[in-house]
Amino acid sequence: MGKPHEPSELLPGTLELLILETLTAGAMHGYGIAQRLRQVSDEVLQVGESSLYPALQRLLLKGWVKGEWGASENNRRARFYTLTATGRKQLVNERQEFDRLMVAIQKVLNTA
Amino acid sequence: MGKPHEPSELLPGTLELLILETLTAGAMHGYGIAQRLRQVSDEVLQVGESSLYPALQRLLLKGWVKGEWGASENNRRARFYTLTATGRKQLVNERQEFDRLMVAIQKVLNTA
DNA sequence: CTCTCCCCATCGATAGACGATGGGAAAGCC
DNA sequence: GGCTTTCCCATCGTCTATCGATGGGGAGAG
Repeated sequence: MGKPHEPSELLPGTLELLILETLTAGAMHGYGIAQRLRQVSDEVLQVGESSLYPALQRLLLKGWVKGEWGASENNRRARFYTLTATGRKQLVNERQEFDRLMVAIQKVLNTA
Repeated sequence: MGKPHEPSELLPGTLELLILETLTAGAMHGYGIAQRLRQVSDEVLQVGESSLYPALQRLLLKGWVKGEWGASENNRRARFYTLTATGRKQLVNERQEFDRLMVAIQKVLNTA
């Protein structure tokens, strides 16, 4: 139970950003978000449910998304997540910060 | 002692890659590596010594760099780190993996 | 002598991702 | 009827990496 894990498939701290971005396409439930991330990234991003749901909880707590219970396309009970107004604002901030870091990192990688 | 920390200034897991890249410019001591990262990134990457030295230890353990004691430009005792042969090989792998993830993430950020 | 750089290093706390595991309901197959 | 697969939720325990604080020590300037 709880074995060591592989070198971290995902860049820690980026998951919330990816979720927020995904939700700009409209309301989605957790399972759907995971699927969409896999599809869009051509199977590269394999975000497990034990990473996804805690991240969604954090976003709920911060008030960046809201969740409402409903029925999925297949008539199953599901919680649909939507971006809030502050969520949209924060998404902009998060992207800027992410880009800032990426530019810095790319400078290092190219200067070498 | 050990207060909570800011949202992580650096992308966790990327530090080793940045160090390896930096060392392709030649042997360097820890302090110098930190300085160079700040300069090259235009002060964006502020890697503290408590992040840097543990990272260097890990790289030593993995045998990707070797360290040799010597004298710095200012005649101070310093440990100079150099890429090993396997270190160079691994650098290529790490970059590929990093790029793979970045491409995937960018797809998500652009598809939204 | 004191202060500021340089240069090393560790400890404790923290956050975040992961594997394993739990449940349950719908749909299809034998 | 059972059986398995797919969908959908969620938590617990473990681990890794980063960070702030803190320690020391030697060189050179004021």
